[in-house]
Amino acid sequence: MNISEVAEKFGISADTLRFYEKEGLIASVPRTSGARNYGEKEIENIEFIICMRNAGLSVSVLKEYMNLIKEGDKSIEIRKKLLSNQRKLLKQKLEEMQKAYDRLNYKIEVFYPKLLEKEKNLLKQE
Amino acid sequence: MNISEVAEKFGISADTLRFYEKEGLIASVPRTSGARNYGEKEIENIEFIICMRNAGLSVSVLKEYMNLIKEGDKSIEIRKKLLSNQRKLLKQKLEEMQKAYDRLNYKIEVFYPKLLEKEKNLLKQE
DNA sequence: GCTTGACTTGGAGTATACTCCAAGTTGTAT
DNA sequence: ATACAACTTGGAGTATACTCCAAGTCAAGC
Repeated sequence: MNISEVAEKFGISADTLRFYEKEGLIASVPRTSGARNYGEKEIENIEFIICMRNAGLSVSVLKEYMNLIKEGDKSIEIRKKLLSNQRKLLKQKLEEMQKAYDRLNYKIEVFYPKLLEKEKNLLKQE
Repeated sequence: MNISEVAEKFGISADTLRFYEKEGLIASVPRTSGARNYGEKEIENIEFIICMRNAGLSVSVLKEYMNLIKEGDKSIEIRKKLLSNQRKLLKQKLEEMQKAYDRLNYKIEVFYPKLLEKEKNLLKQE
C-alpha cells in the first residue's frame, strides 16, 4: 500500500503520515525504490496512533511511547505506566466533555424552547 | 471581583481572560478606574465559556455565538442551531474518545499484563 | 526517449490558542 | 510624597500540529 492509499483509508493527508513518521510516531516505513510501502504491521500501528491522536493524546506522548517500544522488553512497565497516565487524563477529559454535553443539551432542549415560547407570546400581543 | 481573582477561581490565566474579552467570547467587562470589575453576570458567562472551551468548542465558534447573542431575540433560532451543531460534533468526539479509552483500557488491563507474564516466564528459564 | 503522475526530501508557512512583554496608570501603605 | 503591587494596553512571541512548496526521482505508457 502506498502513502496515498493509506491516507485515503484513514481519512488523513499523506503529509500527516510523513509528519508522523518524521516525528517517530510511526516507525520508519520500508521503501520500494524510494517510495513508502505500507504493510499490515504498519497499517495496524497507524490505526492505533490515529485513534490515540483523535482522543487527544499529544504527538510528543505518542512519540515517547513509540521510543519506549523500540527499547524492547525492558520498557514494558514504563509503557504500561505511560498508558495508565494517559488513560487517567482521557477519563478526566471525557467527564469534562460530558458535562459540557449535558449543558448544551439543556440549552437546546430546555432553555431555547422556553425563549422561543416567550418570543411567540410577545409577537401575539402586537 | 478583579481579573486575578476570577483567573484564580477558574484556574486560568488573567491573560486568557483578556484574550477572551478581546476576541469577543466575553462581553466587554465594566471597569473601575480602568481595571476590570467582574460581576455575577460576567462570572456566569465566563463559566459557560470555559466549560465549552474545555469541551473543545473553538474560540471562533464561541465568538460567533456571543455575537449572535448581541443581536438579540431575532437570532434565537440561529443560536439554537449553532449549539445543536456543536452538540453533534461533541457527541462524535465523545464516541471517538470512548473508543480510544476502551482501547487503552484493554492494553493496560489485558495486553500488558500478558506481556509481563511472558517476560517473567522467560526470566525463570534463565 | 520523453511525458506524465505520484512519489521523495528538507524546510518554510499557517492556524489556533494562548502567553509574555514593555510601558504606562492607579489605589494603597509607609 | 513615594514606593509598591496590581492593573491597563497593544503587540510580539511561543507551542502544537499540521500543511504547503520547490526541486528532484522514478516507473509506466506512448
